[in-house]
Amino acid sequence: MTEHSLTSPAPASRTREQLVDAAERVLRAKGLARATTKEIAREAGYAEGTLYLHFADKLDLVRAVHERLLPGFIEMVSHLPERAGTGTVEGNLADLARGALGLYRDILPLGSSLFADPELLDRFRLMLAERRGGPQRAWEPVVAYLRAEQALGRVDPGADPAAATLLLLGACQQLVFVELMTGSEALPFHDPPDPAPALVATLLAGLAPQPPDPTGTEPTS
Amino acid sequence: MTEHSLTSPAPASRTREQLVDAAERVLRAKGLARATTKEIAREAGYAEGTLYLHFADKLDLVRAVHERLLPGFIEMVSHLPERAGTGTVEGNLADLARGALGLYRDILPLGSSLFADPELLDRFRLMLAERRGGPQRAWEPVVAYLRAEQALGRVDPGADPAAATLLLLGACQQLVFVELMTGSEALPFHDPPDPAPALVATLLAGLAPQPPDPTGTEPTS
Amino acid sequence: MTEHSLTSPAPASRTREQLVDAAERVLRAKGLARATTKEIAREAGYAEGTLYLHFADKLDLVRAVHERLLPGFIEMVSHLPERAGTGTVEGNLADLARGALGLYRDILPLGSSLFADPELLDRFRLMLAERRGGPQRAWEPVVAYLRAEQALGRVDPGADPAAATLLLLGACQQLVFVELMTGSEALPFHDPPDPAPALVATLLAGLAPQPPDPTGTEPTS
Amino acid sequence: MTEHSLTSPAPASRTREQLVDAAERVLRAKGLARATTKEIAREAGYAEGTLYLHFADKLDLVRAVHERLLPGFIEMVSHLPERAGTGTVEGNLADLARGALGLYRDILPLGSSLFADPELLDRFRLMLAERRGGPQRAWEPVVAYLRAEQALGRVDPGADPAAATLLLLGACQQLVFVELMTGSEALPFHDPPDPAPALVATLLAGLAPQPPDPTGTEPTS
DNA sequence: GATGAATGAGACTTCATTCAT
DNA sequence: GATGAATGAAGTCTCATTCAT
Repeated sequence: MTEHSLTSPAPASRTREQLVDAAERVLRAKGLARATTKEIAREAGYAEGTLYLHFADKLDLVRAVHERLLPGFIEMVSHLPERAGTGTVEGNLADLARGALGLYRDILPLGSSLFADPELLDRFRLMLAERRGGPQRAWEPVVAYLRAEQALGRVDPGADPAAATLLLLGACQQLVFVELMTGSEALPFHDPPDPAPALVATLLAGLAPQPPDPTGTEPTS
Repeated sequence: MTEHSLTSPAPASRTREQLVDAAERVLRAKGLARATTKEIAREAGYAEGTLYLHFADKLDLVRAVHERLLPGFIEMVSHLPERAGTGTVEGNLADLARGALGLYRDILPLGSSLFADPELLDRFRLMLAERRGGPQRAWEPVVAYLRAEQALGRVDPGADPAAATLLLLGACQQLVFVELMTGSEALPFHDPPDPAPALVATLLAGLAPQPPDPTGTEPTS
Repeated sequence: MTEHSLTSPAPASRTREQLVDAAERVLRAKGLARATTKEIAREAGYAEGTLYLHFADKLDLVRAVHERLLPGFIEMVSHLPERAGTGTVEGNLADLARGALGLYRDILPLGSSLFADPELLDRFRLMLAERRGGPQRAWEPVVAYLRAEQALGRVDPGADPAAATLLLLGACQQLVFVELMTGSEALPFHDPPDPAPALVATLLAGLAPQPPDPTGTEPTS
Repeated sequence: MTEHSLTSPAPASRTREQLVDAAERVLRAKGLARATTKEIAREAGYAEGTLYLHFADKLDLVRAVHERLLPGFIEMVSHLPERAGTGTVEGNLADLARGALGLYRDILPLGSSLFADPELLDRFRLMLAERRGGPQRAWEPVVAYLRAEQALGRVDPGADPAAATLLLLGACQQLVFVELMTGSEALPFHDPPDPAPALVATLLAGLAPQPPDPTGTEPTS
């Protein structure tokens, strides 16, 4: 008989994967509050009872969906450090920002609904504890990239990489958050539609008034 | 039976307010998924049926809770522009960041659960459309403040106030988001516990390497 | 909101009574294993949900049925002590035996099914603990009756009233138990159909060989 | 697939025996209402499907458990008649009572749960019909023993062996029944803990007042 | 306006049973 | 014979909503 831990990773089976896939589709389409086990099972092409052969309960399946979101996120930023010294800092960070915007658009609706159910959030945290690292893992490659650029002299050695990372990723997340809340209407950055360059430029230049520049070069705004 | 519009503001009555108060408490405590009309009514000290004298349905009551969150948020930043030219820019923005952190900690769990139910999100958007402005309204005073400081020469005139606003508020929101998701363990900025100064300093100074400084003054990191 | 203790007596309402009545009918007809909440509700003429306004869960309703069986049983024997000194001991005990047979036929199928579910049995015991007294309460009036007859000289003063009570009631219960198990076919005492006189006579006379009788009277067999 | 009669004895195989053993253990531990095929199979060390190679359905397996209870019971009393004329009647009957108490404690919880499912009871009766004799078979050796003692003059020739048997075994069954129902607290005969002597003494002496005894010997109470 | 018993659809979950391997 | 994943009917229970008082 298969017993299910509420958090530890069950052995991946074909059926299990299909159920998690189906659950993700239904969660995206209907939201946590309206995703039923019946519909998930139907979407997966299995009987409702089959769900309980692979998951302890509905929340365990939902958690499995959330569990899969993290690696995708971390994956996106994991190759960033290798780009240190290549291209331009501005270009690399803009790519990061564009990637983050895309990922947040994909992930935020699902991730946010964790907060709709404390029990689900608890299980999610339990899983994070076992995995040793949650969403903040995505910061690390960015921080590493900035440190590398600092070593290369392309980023100010006095800058705070962690703060800079949070500023940039946070801006992306908030932009998506507000887009999703409002249905994307009438946001700033809508024209031009790509907010990445402005965010990166501002982050690079800073807000402080520029000292008189003896070389005559102006920072791009 | 009184008919209720699903979005337009019903006349505020004492009972209605008590119900919204109770709903907010229950939503905070149990989450959208586990907040029942029975418990909300009990928390408010009314019978379950009373709820339907004041709201079209449960979602209408939940929406009323969300509706009340916005003004509080906007209120916080609304006095910021008046501070232009007073204190230091760094201090003013740090105050803003601290206020934003506090508000996000308060609001994010509730606000995020909008995404758990598309129908609720739809109604929320409908309400925003009538109110002409959602969460992005909070950006406006910050942008106005930065513009004023630009006029005063305390912020670089080439800076992008909207981008800067998004960077700063976004960083605060993401920090809280991750705090809430992980249960606050092991975040950066935990030491020192106040992330505001580092964020503001980084935003002011920017990441770009400083040009050779003829005056010999160094930017604070 | 009405909360339900699992054992304490809820206030008797009309609906509640009807539900317990219906539950008893269904339990008798279908047995514990096949009595469904749906059928009980239908039998009572209420919706299924109504059941849960009056009982914590299905087992709570079943327990309420069992709870009602006890008083009926005790009631039957409660007037026995008053009969001491009236009629004949033999007649009084035969009446008791006939009553016990009837009651056991009525109660045993329901009472026995307590053993089919340990959780139900636990709750039943909890209820007994609060009521201070279970089935053994039925013995007391019989013991009291026998003591009174001892005082009157119609029962041997050296006899053990508790043992005698258990012998007589036990015989009745076992007879019914076997009747029910076998479907009443081919039991002793089927002819004559009333087992009471033989049981009472045997209990009164005892099995020990009669001592040589100087008076010449023979004990009735 | 092998077809199974619902009642006729299937050929005993090692696996079949293990399954019945496991079923009995689970039935004792969880009760009929909570004994699942999954747990029985696991307890037996077989897969769930195996159960259906040896039994028509779950009830057939349960019936097989009940079927095995009878022989054990009858076995206990079967040697009683041989003891006629040996030891004392009192001692022999006390031994019987003690054995019966033990057996009832063992069997009653399982046997009683027959009443929780009419379908199960029906199949049990069907089986009894084929076996020509159910629980009442246990009476026969006791009756035979008493008849033998009557022939030996150690039991009153006018006594009714069947009634006496029912009185004694019934008392034992009822005592156990109430013990099980109440969880053994506060029964009579708890002190002294062995109820057998009092029951036997009472059964032997009878309740009727003793006639004046010319020999001067008193019956033991 | 307020009540709260009643509703009943529907949610989650269990579990006896089957069948391809 | 044995397996165990899959089934799907059926069960218990919840909860937003109604309505007579």
